[in-house]
Amino acid sequence: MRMSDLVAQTILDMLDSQNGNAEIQRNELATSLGCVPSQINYVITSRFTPEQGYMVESRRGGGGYIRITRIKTDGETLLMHIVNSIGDSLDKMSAEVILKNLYEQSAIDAKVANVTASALSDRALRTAPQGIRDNLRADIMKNMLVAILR
Amino acid sequence: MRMSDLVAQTILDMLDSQNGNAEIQRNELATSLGCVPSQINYVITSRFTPEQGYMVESRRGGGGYIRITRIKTDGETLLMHIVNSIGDSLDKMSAEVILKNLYEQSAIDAKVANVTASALSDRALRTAPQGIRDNLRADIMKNMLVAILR
DNA sequence: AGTGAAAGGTCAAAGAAAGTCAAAGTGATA
DNA sequence: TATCACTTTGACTTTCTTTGACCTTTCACT
Repeated sequence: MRMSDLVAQTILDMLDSQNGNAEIQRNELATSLGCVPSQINYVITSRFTPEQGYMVESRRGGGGYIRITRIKTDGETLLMHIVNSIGDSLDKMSAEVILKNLYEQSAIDAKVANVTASALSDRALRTAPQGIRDNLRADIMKNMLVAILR
Repeated sequence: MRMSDLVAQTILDMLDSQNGNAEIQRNELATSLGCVPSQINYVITSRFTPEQGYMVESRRGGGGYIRITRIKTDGETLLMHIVNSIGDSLDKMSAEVILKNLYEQSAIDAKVANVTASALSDRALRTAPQGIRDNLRADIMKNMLVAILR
């Protein structure tokens, strides 16, 4: 078994036994599994993405941690479906259409729709170079949608 | 639990039970929690700043004290105040502290707090060059908070 | 006023995590 | 067998916390 699979499996086991919530210490886990710490990051970024229904939060420094949360998705949620359809770039118009749709289908309420839209506006992203704005929008949108589901 | 979180929680509990007003003795609190006195200062300067809606007064010498007061205003005023206090850069921790605060003071609900936090996470902003992330965070945060107000 | 004890304040160094990135390795497959 | 995607590794960076030595202010008492 590949090391990356072992790491992923370990995290999945934790998620299963802890109701979809796993909090790990990077160095400790790496040591206990016998890999380098950055391997953990690799596994997380490649296998615990929003597309796959996970939220990841972390903190550095003393008492730091990495927390992975599995989004409760009862089968094929509309929201997850959308997260998966986004890809790595999302222009403003499409973002707005998606939000409007979600709102019309009562998947999100007006306030959340508004707040989300404002995070994706050009004004909010004005410091980002033009070239990456749509990529940013895609990432932000995916992360927010997953957080809404949580 | 981190010592700094324990200190912060202790102060928050006092604030809650004493109508937004906590008066502590630095050495006594440090001793009772088992930390060094300057830890108290660290916690106060990192989590109970004016931007976050707290006033801190203190006095040295015999009978000295540190008094922390939660500035009470209605949600709108608080929000506007915070929007205005955010400059053109905002690090992740400050963003989180601000959101936690707004939530604790019922200016925003849990879902909005979560969604906003996820829009400001490093993962959501990973495509942005390091150098501008905090600027982006400031812009996004301001736009979202204003949208909440609307 | 002068003095010493009793607070609290400051700051920088050390410690404790996690994050990044690019180079090197592996393996399936065209 | 050349290539391409996925993995592994480790040196270096960034962020947050803890600690302690030293500083300043205030008070009570001569």
